[in-house]
Amino acid sequence: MKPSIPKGTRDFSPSQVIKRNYIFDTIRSVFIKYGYQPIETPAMENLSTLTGKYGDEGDKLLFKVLNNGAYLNKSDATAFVEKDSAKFTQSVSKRGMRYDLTVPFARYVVMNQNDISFPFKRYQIQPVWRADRPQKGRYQEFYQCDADVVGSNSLMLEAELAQIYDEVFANLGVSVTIKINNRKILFGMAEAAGVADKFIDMTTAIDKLDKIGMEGVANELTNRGIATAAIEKIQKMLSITSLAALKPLFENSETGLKGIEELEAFHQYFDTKPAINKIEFDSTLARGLSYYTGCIFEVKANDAVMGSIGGGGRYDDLTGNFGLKGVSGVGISFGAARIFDVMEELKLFPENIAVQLKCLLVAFDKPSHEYAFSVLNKIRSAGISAELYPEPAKMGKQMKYANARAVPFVIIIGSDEMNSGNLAMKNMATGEQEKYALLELLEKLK
RNA sequence: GUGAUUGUAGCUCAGUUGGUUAGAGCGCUGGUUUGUGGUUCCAGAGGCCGCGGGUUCGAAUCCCGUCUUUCACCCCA
Repeated sequence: MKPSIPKGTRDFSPSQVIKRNYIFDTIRSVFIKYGYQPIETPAMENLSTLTGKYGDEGDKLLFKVLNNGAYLNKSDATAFVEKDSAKFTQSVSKRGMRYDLTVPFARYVVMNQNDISFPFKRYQIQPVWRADRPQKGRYQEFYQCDADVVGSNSLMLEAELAQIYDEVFANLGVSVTIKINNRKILFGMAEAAGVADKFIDMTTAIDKLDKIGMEGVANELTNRGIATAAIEKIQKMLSITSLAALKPLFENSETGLKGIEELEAFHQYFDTKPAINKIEFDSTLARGLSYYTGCIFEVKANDAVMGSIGGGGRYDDLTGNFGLKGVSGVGISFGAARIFDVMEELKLFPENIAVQLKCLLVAFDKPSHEYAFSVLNKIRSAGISAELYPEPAKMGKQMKYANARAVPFVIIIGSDEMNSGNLAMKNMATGEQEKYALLELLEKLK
């Protein structure tokens, strides 16, 4: 049998895991600095928790887990005969793989509401699964890094989360544009154009603007049954890039004005500290996930062709689904796999993160190999990462191994070194080799 | 879910109109070298040509199916 892994999944080699951890560590340290606390939730959730939260398209992309035991005894025979997959699946699967981290978080908050003091700020770095067709930057298994706050309406939190985006990408060296909009502004546009009833159709159409252009959006809107006059109004509003210019158009839309107010409040907080990356208002930013209600964010890399590498926003009533009303939340997410791909493409990973092993010991024969092991223990006791080639093999072979491991120093031990106590240390980058007593050698390695 | 695309050695890829024993580079193993790698030279191992079926005297090559890869759409990180 030829080994293989499921489509859309990947193995990670040591160097890849090291790079990925570098991304995680950078994100995590910023999360912690801003006061967010870690939680973890199971890979599987009950399907009742997941279904209906991501729209019809999202439900199709949920991985379902087959029930255990004699699950066919309780299966829906009628649905099977009628080839009604959705209904039949319900009768043989109660659990599904987590699709994102936000819905499990909402579930967690509701289940633990008595133990949580609000506002509750949490971060979570775990894999999620989607039964999507893989393509560029799209996998069936990938990590998300989320930070969310529940239990406060303050726009300060939106500003803080935008600062987190700015700081993380600055630390990673990725130049990005943080786009911000507000769902209420989009609704205001729909109202101003007189198509409030087609709000969802309108947003999904204009979300594609940068892909299909203004004309494409117009076509899309026509296809979705929006009148030409309304389309012209929408187009006009989409070309506006400043909040002040948008305001007069929202005279008759209370919601639209509220959206502008919120973004103004956001800026009052955010503008107190100069941002490293560009942050811009983008009235065409819509975002798919249906639960967003207020500010929405999206992050795009400036120097690479890639979908969004982060997104988030305010959701007023996510926990309402689970019976806890009136708790507002806001959160952001980093797409670690895509950030990885962008950083790889732009060669932004620091050179030295891969070097973890400081020195390799090599020995010539059995006595010196045994002696070398005692030296190894002393080096490790000094807190230095070290390794001894497991047998006294030929020099060339051991040196080749040292090369493959990209180890900076090799310590060579034979009968001379054993008798004199002076150990030969070779700098693999320069090729220089000198002899040191053990204590001296430890100093050199620190 | 729709439409394309890909699969040959561990890796990157050649392989002509269907023709007898399927190749290269890199890597790997051994030697050149009984105490020195990243640059020599020599030798060797390693392939159900993704899988299943069909056409044919004969299939890596043509046809069908299936899985997989990559890409676009839908949707999204």
